Amino acid sequence: MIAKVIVDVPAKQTDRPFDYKIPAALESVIKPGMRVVVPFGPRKLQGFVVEVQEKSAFTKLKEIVEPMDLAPVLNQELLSLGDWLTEETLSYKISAFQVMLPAALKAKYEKKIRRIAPLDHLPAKLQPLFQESDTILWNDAAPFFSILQREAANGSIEVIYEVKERVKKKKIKYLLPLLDKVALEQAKASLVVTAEKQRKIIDFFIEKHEPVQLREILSYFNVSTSTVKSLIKKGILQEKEMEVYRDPFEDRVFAKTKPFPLTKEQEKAISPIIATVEEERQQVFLLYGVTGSGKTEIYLQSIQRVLEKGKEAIVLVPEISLTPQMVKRFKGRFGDEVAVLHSGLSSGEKYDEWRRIERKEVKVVVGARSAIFAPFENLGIIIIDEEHETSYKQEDNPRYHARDVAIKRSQYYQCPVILGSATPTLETFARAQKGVYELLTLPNRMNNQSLPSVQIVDMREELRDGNRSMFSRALIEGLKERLEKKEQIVLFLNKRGHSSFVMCRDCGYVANCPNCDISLTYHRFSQQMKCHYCGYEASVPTRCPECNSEHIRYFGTGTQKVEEELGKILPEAKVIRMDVDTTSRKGAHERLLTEFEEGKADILLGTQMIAKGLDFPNITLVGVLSADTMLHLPDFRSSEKTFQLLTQVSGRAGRHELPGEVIIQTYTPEHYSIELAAEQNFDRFFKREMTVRKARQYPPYYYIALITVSHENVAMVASVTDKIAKFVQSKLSNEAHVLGPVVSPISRIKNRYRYQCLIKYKREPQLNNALKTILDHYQQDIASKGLQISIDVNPYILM
DNA sequence: GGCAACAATCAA
DNA sequence: TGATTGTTGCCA
Repeated sequence: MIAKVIVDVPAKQTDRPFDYKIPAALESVIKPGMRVVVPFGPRKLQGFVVEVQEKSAFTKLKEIVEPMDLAPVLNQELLSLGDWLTEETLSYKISAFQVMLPAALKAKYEKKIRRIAPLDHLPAKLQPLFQESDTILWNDAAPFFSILQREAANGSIEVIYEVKERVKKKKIKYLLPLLDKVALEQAKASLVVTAEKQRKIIDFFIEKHEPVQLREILSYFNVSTSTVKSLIKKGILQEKEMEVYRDPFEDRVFAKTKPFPLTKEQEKAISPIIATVEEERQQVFLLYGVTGSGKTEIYLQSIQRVLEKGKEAIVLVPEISLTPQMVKRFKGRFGDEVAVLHSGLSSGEKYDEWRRIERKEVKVVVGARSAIFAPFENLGIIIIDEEHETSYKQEDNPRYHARDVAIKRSQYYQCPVILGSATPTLETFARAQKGVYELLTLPNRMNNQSLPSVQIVDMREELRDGNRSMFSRALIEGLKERLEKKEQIVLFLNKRGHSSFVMCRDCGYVANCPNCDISLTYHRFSQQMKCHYCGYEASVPTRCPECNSEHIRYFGTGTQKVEEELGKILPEAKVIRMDVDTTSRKGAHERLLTEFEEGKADILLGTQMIAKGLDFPNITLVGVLSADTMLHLPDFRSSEKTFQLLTQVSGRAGRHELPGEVIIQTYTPEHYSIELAAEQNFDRFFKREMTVRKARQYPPYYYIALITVSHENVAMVASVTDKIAKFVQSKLSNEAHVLGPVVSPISRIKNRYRYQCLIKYKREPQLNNALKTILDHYQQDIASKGLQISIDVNPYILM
């Protein structure tokens, strides 16, 4: 029997199955979707079996070394989903398979050298290396490369390649009695008088005749391992290892919740969903509802119905809002049937959650983007909350969008997909209007709370009136008022492109990264300047390198700066700051939010991460410090993103009894995305933005694809990109437009120059082929000269 | 991706 | 001449 194997080498030439002979002993074992170890050239690699067949066109086949799994890790559906992903995103098969699995299943490779000849036969230089052991790591011997080469040739050493698993299954030691109760009594009696502790442990096991964790025994009786060891030695107890799942929510109790009665509007929205569940029909729904309109309850009750039918559910939420609050709602309703997958878990924890899914121990998965590949085999519904979130698009290969994968999987399982949002992407809303998706609307907040009142403050006027601080008078007024009333405030700072940088006040010099074309970010904590792209670090200069002035200092309005300013204006206010710096430690995010919820602070100050999911009754004021930082990014979606963000942030205020107020500070108050966000008027924003997109020929009127070329040599990048642009143009119809080549918005990263060209098109069946041809054509230069060509079909970020 | 085989270049 | 550095084709 022959196995067709995709080998773990992400390269054009190896992006096809290789045939291997299945050893007779493994014939009944090897199945499609299994990971195997195969010889490839002189090495051993991990590979995925994609097919098992009788014959091969090849004669000199090598054999599979061993399987890496007891059962396939990819089922038929996921295998073909992998093929589809490969086609859609122009990536390698191996990358597609690996993205569908937890990182823990990716192989680790070790290269070692083993001594064969006696130690004193080896060259003197090598001898000390083998002093300790017969096999050493290749890296430890690398300096002696040529000697090693010679010795390997004459057979006194050999190079061995090992394929290793990345994680170990977690095991816990248990103690259990080996004897029955009567025999235990006898054993106890035969102990020496002084063995008081041992006797107590035996008593315990007479009482409770079952395995107990070793750890618990040790702490409960306050004994050392030697006490236990001696009991084991006497044949009274036995130590056993049992595999356990790492449960990230261990020791946490989730209060059970019951389905809430639905409002009229919710009823109306949920019934078409339930109908498709019942009829087992594929359909995409856009659940368009303002913040606080009760979308989650619709998700929960739809899932309920799916579970009753014995099927499974996937719920995607943006990483950023995968907060304990969100998890609580799902765990509360479905208890142990829920697995949670997010980036805060260790790779071992992720793997364990994945295995609970694979073994059908759970029925619901709540997770970020990659949870869309949860290995369910009887999917009944897929829900994508906050559909417009950019985090659903993976920004490196395979550059997939979770929404597309969801729709693909729903077609296989004939089940509904629900896209939920208060501010859907224009693409999605346009499709809903055309009837491609079914539109479900929740126009009102639950309990008819009114939306918060929004005030736009023109910061130019503040400046004219002599207020040079970053807080407008209206905002300071609002802050003072809430502090007096003991109500809470959320201050939102859009950090993007406006983090602290170091600038000379005399000549305007800005400290830039020497490797990348962006300014360095100032970190007060370490007194260093850092590059966010390549990690370059330098200390802040005391004098300007350009004009030697001493007036060089950090600028911009990072959260730290705002915190300082707040401290000056309102010294009595307690502030919790949430940004990358304060939340990088595990669990910090949750801890800070809990503190705020418990009222330990008056003001929550933060970046993007506080825009979503917060639902605290005491928040009555939300302040946006500068609404327009995002508006001026070189991206056709900047208006849309600004609108979404402002609407989202505003939704944090007044979600309960107390009425909410929002203050938006801006330098461009007349911009429609700010005005309409203040009105919370998505429908008008949609119409307005659609006319812009139509005029400029952008999505949803056109599809786009972005080709980015990078290399250390500018001239090469420019000429390659130019040739590519011309080639693409020649392959497409007149309806398509190729823009560029132009220099990328970030013109250099890690010393590599970047050029791009943007393709706008409506229907181009030949496009994917043309793009593949480009990759084929430059394959040589990509492999040997370090040229990089990245192709993103339907990109989200144009940088 | 990474290896071996081969070619080119360099230090004496 | 051997030893290092660069280039290329291939892996079943």
